[in-house]
Amino acid sequence: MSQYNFSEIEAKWQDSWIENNIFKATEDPNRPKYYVLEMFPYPSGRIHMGHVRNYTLGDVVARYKMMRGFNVLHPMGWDSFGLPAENAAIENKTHPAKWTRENIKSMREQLGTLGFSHDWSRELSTCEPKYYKHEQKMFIDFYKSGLAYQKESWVNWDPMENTVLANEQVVDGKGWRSGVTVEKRLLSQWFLKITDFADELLDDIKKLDRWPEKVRVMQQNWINRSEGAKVFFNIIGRDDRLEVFTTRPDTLFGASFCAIAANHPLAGEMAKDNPKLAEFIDECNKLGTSEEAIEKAEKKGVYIGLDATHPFIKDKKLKIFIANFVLMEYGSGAIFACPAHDQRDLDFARKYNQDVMPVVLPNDMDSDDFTITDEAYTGNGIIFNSDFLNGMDAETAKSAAIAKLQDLGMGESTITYRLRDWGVSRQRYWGCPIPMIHCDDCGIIPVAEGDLPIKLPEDVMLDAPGNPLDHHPSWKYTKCPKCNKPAIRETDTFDTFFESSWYFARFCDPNNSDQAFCRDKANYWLPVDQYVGGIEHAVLHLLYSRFFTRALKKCGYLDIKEPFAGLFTQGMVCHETYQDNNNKWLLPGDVIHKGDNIFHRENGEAVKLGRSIKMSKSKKNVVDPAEIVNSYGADTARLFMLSDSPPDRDLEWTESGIEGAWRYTNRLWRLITEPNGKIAPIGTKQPDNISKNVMDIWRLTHKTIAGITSDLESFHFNRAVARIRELSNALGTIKGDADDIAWLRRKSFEILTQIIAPMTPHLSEELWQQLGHKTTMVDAGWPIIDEKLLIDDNITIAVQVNGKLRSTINIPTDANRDEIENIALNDEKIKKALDNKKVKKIIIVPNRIVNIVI
RNA sequence: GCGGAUGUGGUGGAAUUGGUAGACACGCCAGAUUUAGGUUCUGGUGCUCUUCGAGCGUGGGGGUUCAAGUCCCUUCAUCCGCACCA
Repeated sequence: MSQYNFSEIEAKWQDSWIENNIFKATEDPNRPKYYVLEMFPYPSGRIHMGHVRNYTLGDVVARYKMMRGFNVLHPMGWDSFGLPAENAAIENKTHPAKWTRENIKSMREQLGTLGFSHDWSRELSTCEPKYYKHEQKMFIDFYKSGLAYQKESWVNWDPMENTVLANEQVVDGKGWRSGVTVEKRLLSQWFLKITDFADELLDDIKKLDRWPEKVRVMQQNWINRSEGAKVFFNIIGRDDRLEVFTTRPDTLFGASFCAIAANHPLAGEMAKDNPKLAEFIDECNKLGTSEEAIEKAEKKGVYIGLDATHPFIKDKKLKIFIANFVLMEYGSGAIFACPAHDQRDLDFARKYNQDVMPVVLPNDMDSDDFTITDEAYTGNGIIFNSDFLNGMDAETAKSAAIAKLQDLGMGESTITYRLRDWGVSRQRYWGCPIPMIHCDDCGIIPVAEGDLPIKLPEDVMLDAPGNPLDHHPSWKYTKCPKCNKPAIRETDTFDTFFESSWYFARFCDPNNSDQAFCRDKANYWLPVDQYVGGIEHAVLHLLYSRFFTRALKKCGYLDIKEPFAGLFTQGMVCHETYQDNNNKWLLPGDVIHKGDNIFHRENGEAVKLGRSIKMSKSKKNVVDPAEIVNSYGADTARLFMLSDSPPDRDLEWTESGIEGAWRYTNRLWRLITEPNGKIAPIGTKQPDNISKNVMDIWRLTHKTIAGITSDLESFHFNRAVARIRELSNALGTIKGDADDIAWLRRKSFEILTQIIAPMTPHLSEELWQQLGHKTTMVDAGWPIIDEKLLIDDNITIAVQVNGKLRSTINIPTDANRDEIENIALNDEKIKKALDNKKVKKIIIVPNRIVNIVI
């Protein structure tokens, strides 16, 4: 009995694939193209199980499509700008570029051992000038077409990373990476006009029919379009007006006061000679925006000493407050409050003794019985207490109120989004320099195209606080491209999501030095047909890329709008956690399982078992892919990744699971290399006499092809593995050297080898060769189904009595009702169950079931 | 609070249009092989009752139907996302 020698065989085939350029893609108008892409990794130094799962899923799709004759593009690259490189550089006294390139080298080698079908000739790394040169050009083009602008704005400041974060990167009021509470700061920043595409990005989500519903909903909520009205309130004693956004213009007659955000310009102005106001504004700016902070914070406000007049009611005065629950970032940073129909307004009104006047009467309720106490009424109803709106339903009243506002010049209908423009400035070194120049005379001037790329300086001080490019003694000093006078470079760099917003297009033409990519090549390959990655990018990378592709289209780079036609979001790789008596986390390798108990491998002490969570260094519940590949081989690791859980759910990594996959790999190897009898030669014709048993397995073989094909098309990879095991189990039962058996082995072993190829490619190549073939699996292609074999001659169906299973009967396929009824009623078990009672009714579903009602 | 999922054996999970619940594994039990362990092979394994046989079973309750894991109503639990969005 031989053991599958994975280390030798896997290395052999990996070399062979590279030598023969199997995965190198070129444009070919005669074949349908298929672009498979996994989210490219950040080069942290080591690949982890999450990477292995991600690339295994993509690899199954890529190899399957190759075998089906598609012209497949399956590239790989490195998302290599980012903060960890700077931190590592400081820690290890090295340079970010050196650290990054070394990491890429070792990760590339690790990926090589897993046997993925990547086209390495297209490899790219975003930190190299030959990549970022093109995005500097893109940014200048965006600037020229009004898609990029600079503005002074309140930004999210991460005090740990000393940089600005985009809204999308603030999670629970904390920096997405540092975990530190984010502060508000007023800074001059570069923005991309993603809001120009808000409607388009929202509407086109409907067309992304091969995206997970969850991601589509998350993007919809993130953009959050709401229709309503702009209302202007005159401010008593001043010439300017207060602009307010509302979705409920129908409740205008219920207005009782106005409120503005703490960082609203009017608030700042009034605070100048009012210390009490200034103090309150300060307090609001310090307040966290996390869930707990919001929950605990009570509604607070301060009267700013100004009143507004009601647009519809002459002489009605509304006090203007600064309120801590009004956000500057949404609408116009100011509201009118209608306490009867908004809970926050009501809480505030009760606290500061403001009027509560109901104007929406719930249906079927009398106005005399309707009072507001502690709960605002936010439902529908009929408008009352509202002059010309009385008697209308809410929708009609909205339109009527807006029409009136428009007549009076006091407002108009408008649409507001939650989506803000994308702030791309970062005060970091290890990013792409923003190609802009500040000239005292000419203002902001883009770098001349001929001067690109603006490269990062090599000599840099990273451990001083603040922006390293700003500190550099000479880098930022330059000349104005327009007037040639001394000028200053922009010292901020791009958010790293800038690089990942177009890399999929660069992969279409990665070695082009004149342009970002050839338009024809991009048009040939794009959109990505199947994108695979984690759910964590649902509103970050995936939304930015959708925007960026539209911006590139607008600037004439390409002709598509949506970068990713199909998206699959995989689950996380999880593992149990272990803690010793001192609550120190332990590696899975540090513990031994004995029955239900767990002990420390070295000191034998009892170990506490924690729940299974995503593998992470901090909890030490990690298993190194390199170790697994060394002990079991890539195919076994891949097989286990695919077999246990559906790809979109979390995968529980277990020792017994990988062992099980390893045993199966060997069983399959032995089944084909050491069969229980002869294998007929290649091309042997189907014998005339085939025994029933052989025919059954031959049928199963074709049913398996059909099943696997549909499983692979629909990402049901765990089910595909189960089917393969079913088939190989059946093939393992046949023994003997008869002609029909030898022929079955030849045909079914070949098919089995073909259908496992996307999952365990090395094993499959080797078996194919052992079966006497000279071609690769890609050339072998996908087996063809004989549709006739999918239908059996006889089938077993259930027979129920009163809906309860009492027997099964074997009948010819497509037997008619009378025959079926006859067989069912004569079945011994059924006769017994009927007990000579009168049959009321017999339901017969051909080829399915018989139900006898008594 | 809003939005989205998910609840099936000891465990991971299978189950076209409603039509034999538990495929395929992990684990466990018994046996064979082996010097022992491991490997390998064979058989068994949803629960309950006394074997034959029967009853019960897809988070709980109710309903539609000849027939419900699947459809409808209701309720509970868990997970994820967003969150003072006017």
